[in-house]
Amino acid sequence: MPDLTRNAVDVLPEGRLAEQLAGDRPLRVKLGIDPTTADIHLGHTVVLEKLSEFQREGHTVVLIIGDFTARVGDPSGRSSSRPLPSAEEIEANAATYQEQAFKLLDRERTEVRRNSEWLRMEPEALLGLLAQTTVARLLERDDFQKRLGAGRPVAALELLYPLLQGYDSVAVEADVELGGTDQKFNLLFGRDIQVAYGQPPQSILTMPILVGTDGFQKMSKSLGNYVGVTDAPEEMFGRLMSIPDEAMAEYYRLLLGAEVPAGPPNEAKRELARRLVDRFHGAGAGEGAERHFNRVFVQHAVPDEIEELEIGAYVGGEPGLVQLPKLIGAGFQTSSSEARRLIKQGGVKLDGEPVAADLLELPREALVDRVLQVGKRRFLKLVDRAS
RNA sequence: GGGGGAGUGUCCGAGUGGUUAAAGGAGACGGGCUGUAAACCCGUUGGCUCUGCCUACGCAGGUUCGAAUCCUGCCUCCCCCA
Repeated sequence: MPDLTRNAVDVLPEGRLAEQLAGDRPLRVKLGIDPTTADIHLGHTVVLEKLSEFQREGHTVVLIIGDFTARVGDPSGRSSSRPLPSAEEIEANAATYQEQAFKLLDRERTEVRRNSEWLRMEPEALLGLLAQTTVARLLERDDFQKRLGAGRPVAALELLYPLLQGYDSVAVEADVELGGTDQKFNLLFGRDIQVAYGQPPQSILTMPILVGTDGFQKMSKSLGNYVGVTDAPEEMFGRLMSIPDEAMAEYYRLLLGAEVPAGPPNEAKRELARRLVDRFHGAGAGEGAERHFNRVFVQHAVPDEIEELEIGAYVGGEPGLVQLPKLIGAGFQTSSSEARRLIKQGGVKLDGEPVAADLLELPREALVDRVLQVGKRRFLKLVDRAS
């Protein structure tokens, strides 16, 4: 039997999980994810992967989509309150989260619940929940202490978060709850809440937080250093190749459960990227993404498939002349001032040839069927159906 | 309820009447180097019909030849006391 605590940071209380696993009953293993951003990223998958290990051992996974708690805001690891997503955003995200989670979990052995089911409770019931703890206990967590010490705000709503998450455990009768190390307080808090509601307390298991593609900050959507599980294969491959070598060991260990293979780092990183792309896009996808990568980044050539841009609409002032800044601005979602700068800096190419620094317009014949490139990795095929 | 403080560009953060589209840093972007790495070096970083024009320092007014900087009101936030 595989070691379910592999890679885990905390498994508490000491020895409890082993006892539970020794029992004859499948465990109910809980994970809550708040749908605060559009996509699940690789950082989330570290815990999801661990969940799937429990699943493979025959345990039941209870995946909680925190559509209610997303409106409260998890203070874990936060140095400031952040604006909460709107109800619409949460709903949209919630709808796609479980699909994304099923890229890793076995649908058959997963119970998906939304916590608005039970957290939309009567005021009476809420008071009952609030009665289970003290302000001192809620404030003792490190992130609050830091904020209070620094004179930063702590929203009253955030204070309630652990109570609500703990109540989730009551609602689903969790035996074990997983989370990142930043969740330790919330997870432990859930134990007390369960006891208060007459349930045996869950044990908790925390997993390391995956570092982002920048190699030093935690992976997070808002920091832009993430790899989303729904990212296109080429995008995913490219982002994975951009991680610093030093981060590779962690990626291998936490995402693949493996050691970095011996050999050149470049090959090891390619291997990592291929395997992860395969995981989320199906076998063979990694190789395809790698071919694209070689073409664009190694050979500095044009990729096989490029989106097309209709240039007819950008023919400006003088007949037949296309305003390049406008064209670039529209094609690459940038302002035309920005586009001018890019041209000036030699960052714009046509069929691989840099556009002269002072060239701002070209006849349309000089553009049709050519490839417009900005920087190293953004391409558009120019077409003109109108002519 | 009383007192004090703060709101500046993507973020952090200087700037207290005049070459201030606003120091500095981070991030991002472009170029170089490279294993598309990372680190490092150089450059750019409000918008536009771009040798000029427009918009910008919480919001709305006002004073002034001239305001992010002064005044008034409003909004938001933080701290301390009660």
